[in-house]
Amino acid sequence: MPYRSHGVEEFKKLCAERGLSVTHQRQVIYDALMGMRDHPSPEAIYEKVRRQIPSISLGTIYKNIKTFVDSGLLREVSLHHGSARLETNLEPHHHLVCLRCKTIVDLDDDDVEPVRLKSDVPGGFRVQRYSVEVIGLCQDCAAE
Amino acid sequence: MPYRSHGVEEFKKLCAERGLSVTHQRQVIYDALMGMRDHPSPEAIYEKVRRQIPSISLGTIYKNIKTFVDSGLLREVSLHHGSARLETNLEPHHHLVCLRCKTIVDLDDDDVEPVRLKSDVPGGFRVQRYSVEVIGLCQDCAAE
DNA sequence: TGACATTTTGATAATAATTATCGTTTAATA
DNA sequence: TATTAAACGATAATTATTATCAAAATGTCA
Repeated sequence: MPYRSHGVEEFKKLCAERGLSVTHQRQVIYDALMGMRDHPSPEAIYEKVRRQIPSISLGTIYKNIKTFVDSGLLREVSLHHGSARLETNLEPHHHLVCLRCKTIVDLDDDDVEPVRLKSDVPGGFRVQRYSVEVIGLCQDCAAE
Repeated sequence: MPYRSHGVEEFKKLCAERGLSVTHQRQVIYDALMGMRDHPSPEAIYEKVRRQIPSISLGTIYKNIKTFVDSGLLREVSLHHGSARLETNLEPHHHLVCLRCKTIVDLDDDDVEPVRLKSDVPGGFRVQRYSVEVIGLCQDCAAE
C-alpha cells in the first residue's frame, strides 16, 4: 500500500498548476517517492524507479528532484547538506536556519520552552537530545 | 575576541584525556574552530588555518575534523549530510534521527507539544516553521 | 490531427566534496 | 637521544552533484 497515494489525474493537475510538462519519467519518480515513507536519497529513488524504467538516467532523477523541490512538491530534509558544517558548542542549544543563505545561528537552550513529547516515542527509540530548528529567513535575506 | 577560548594547556589536557597526540596543526585547527561562532565548513576552516600555516593540507583539515568529532570535541550540525534526503510530507511534523544508521522517521506534529520561544528571535529573523529533531539511537542500533 | 517551438531525456563530461594512499616528518616514550 | 607509532603533505581515487548537448517527447495552435 502506497504511503501517500495520488492518482494519475491528481499528478497531472499538480503539474498543470505549476506549468510542468507531464512526462512518463516524472510520473514514475513522483509515484515512487510517494510510496517511500523513509527519506530517500537520489540514489535510492533511482534504484526504485529503475525497476519500472530500466533505461532512466540518474541525471533525470536529479533534475526532477530539483524541479519538484523548486515547485514545492517535495522538500529536502537537510537544509545545509552539500558540505559538512561543524559546531563547537556542545551544550544543549538550538538553531536558526536561513533557507536562503544557509547561515546557522545558535539559539540558547534557555530561549526555548523545553521540548515535550505528548506520546511515547515509537519502538524503543533511545533519545539522547532534542534540537529545535527554527526555519525561515534571516534579516538580510528577508529584505530580498 | 575568541568565542570559546582555551589555553594551550587546556588543549593538551583535552588531547591527553583522549589519547591524541598534540601537533601544531591540530592546535591551530582547534583554536580556529573555537574562534568561529558560525558553523564553518571544512573549506572555511582551511582558509582560516592557512593564514597561520600556509603549507597545511586540506586533507589534514578533514582528518582532524574527523578525529575531533570521533573523540567528542566537535559535532557535525547535519546528521545526514553527504547526500540529499527528500521528503514528501509537507505537513508540519518532526523527525526522529538515528545517529548510527542515519534513518529518519517522521513524528507527527500532534505528538509534540508546540514549540514556544521564550524570548523574541534575534534580529528580525522571519520564522516560517519549526522542526524538532529527536536525536538518539533507533531500536536496532541501540541493541548494538 | 500535424507541424513547430519548447521542454525533457539519456549519455556523458565536468565539478565539488570527501576519503584513501603512501613516503616523509613529527611526537610520545623509554 | 633512539625507537616506535602517529600525523603530515601531496596526490590519486571516490562519491555526489551539476552541466552540456543531440535526440526524443510534450504542449500548442492552426
